[in-house]
Amino acid sequence: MKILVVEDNPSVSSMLELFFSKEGLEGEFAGDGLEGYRKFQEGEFDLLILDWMLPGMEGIALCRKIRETGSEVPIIMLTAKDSESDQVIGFEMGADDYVTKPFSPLTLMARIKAVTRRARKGDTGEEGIRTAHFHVRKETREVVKDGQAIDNLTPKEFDLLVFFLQHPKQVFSREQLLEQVWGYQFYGDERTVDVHIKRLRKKIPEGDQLFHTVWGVGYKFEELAG
Amino acid sequence: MKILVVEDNPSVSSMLELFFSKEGLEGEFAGDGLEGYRKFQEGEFDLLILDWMLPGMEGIALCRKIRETGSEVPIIMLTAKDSESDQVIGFEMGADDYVTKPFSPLTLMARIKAVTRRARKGDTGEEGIRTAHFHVRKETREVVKDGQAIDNLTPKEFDLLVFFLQHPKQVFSREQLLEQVWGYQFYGDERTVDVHIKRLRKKIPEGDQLFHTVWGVGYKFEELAG
DNA sequence: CTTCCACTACTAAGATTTTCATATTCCCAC
DNA sequence: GTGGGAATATGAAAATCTTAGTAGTGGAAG
Repeated sequence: MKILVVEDNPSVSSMLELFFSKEGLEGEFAGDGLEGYRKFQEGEFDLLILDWMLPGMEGIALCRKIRETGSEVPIIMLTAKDSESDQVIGFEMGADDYVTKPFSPLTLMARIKAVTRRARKGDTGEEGIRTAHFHVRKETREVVKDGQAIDNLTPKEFDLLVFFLQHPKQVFSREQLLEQVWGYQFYGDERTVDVHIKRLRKKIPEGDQLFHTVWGVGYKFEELAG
Repeated sequence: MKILVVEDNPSVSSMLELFFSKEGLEGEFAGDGLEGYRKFQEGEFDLLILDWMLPGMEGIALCRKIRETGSEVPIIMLTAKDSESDQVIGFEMGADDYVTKPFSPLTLMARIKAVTRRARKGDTGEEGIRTAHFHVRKETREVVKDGQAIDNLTPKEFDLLVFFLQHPKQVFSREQLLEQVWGYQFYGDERTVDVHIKRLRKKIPEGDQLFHTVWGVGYKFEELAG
């Protein structure tokens, strides 16, 4: 599970970092709102943890901004305040839950589980990813292209495809793809990406016309109208 | 839907009142345990929300008392505590779910939906679970597949089967299954799931075609037409 | 005491991912 | 155009990871 933490207090961040590694969670950290927003746009996260007060952009504003993009990613706010009026504001801005500082790792873990479980269950009524040609349900890991099921994708292939479907027309370097799809702790050969792209091109009908090589840069996914 | 809230903190009550009216739910409020019990006896509710600690009668005692009347109304406990031992006590007293304060309306709504959905299934579930091939009565723990009784399932096997029957086609990781079927507080070996899957595959005719391994992810249950 | 069940440990088999060597394509300067 | 250099495509072996299956332990129930 990939978590983005936007928090300017380094001691809180490092504590979370330690905690995540113990729990087997993958954490990405940003020190201010602008950086946080940028990282949010670039990566795909299962959960956001935002500090209420941040330099650059208030956490609460960042939260609203993220919701305005249509994202339904679970958001937990960290706050020193405990007044209910603040919480109401927070909820209206789209936060899913609150943790007041100082907090214990166990408390946070319980919230993380609660919030992500709700998201997983699809209580938000998520139907899956739909594009011109594709229909993907993450929960069942089903891929359908033009009415035809593609059921022989391996885990990495599936993840890579989903990432591209969710970021169409955008060019990604191999490094970025390794970061986003493989995870931050990948230190292998960048050619690995090439191989997976090749497999997707082969396994998906007309794959050559979907996965475009951007010479000298990386790859992009684009469905052509024709 | 009619909900009885027993909560002594007025600000929480008023927030819930506001929330209910927005969601189109009907709320009845009691400020202490005795009043709560009286209202419970007088009215007919689809759901009870009880604060853990109450003047007059502890929420936990109220919960037990209500269960002693034979009522199976869904109960959600509100608690500031977050320790697992408390939750265990709560579940033993008959609570259906927990929400720790402070909580978000969204979280609460998710729980309300989950709990009442469960209750509905249980209430109308005189017939049990029916699928293309299965017919399961939870109360008697009977399993019939294609007219043939399967009566040698162990408790865990039965639970696991029921869970899958209720979540067809969905892929679950071992971690998720342990959480959902075994319970929140399981920290054992994930391979345990494999063994139970294997047993179900063996004990249930054509089990191999029902329990699908999703490589690198987990398992899913799917009844295939072909 | 015996039986049954849940869980763990271990091994072999199998699938996937990565690496690597080689072929091919592409860009750019000439 | 053409050739050189760099980047990408491809195929296949190697390394890694995942699962199935079996057997056995311990504890609970009868």
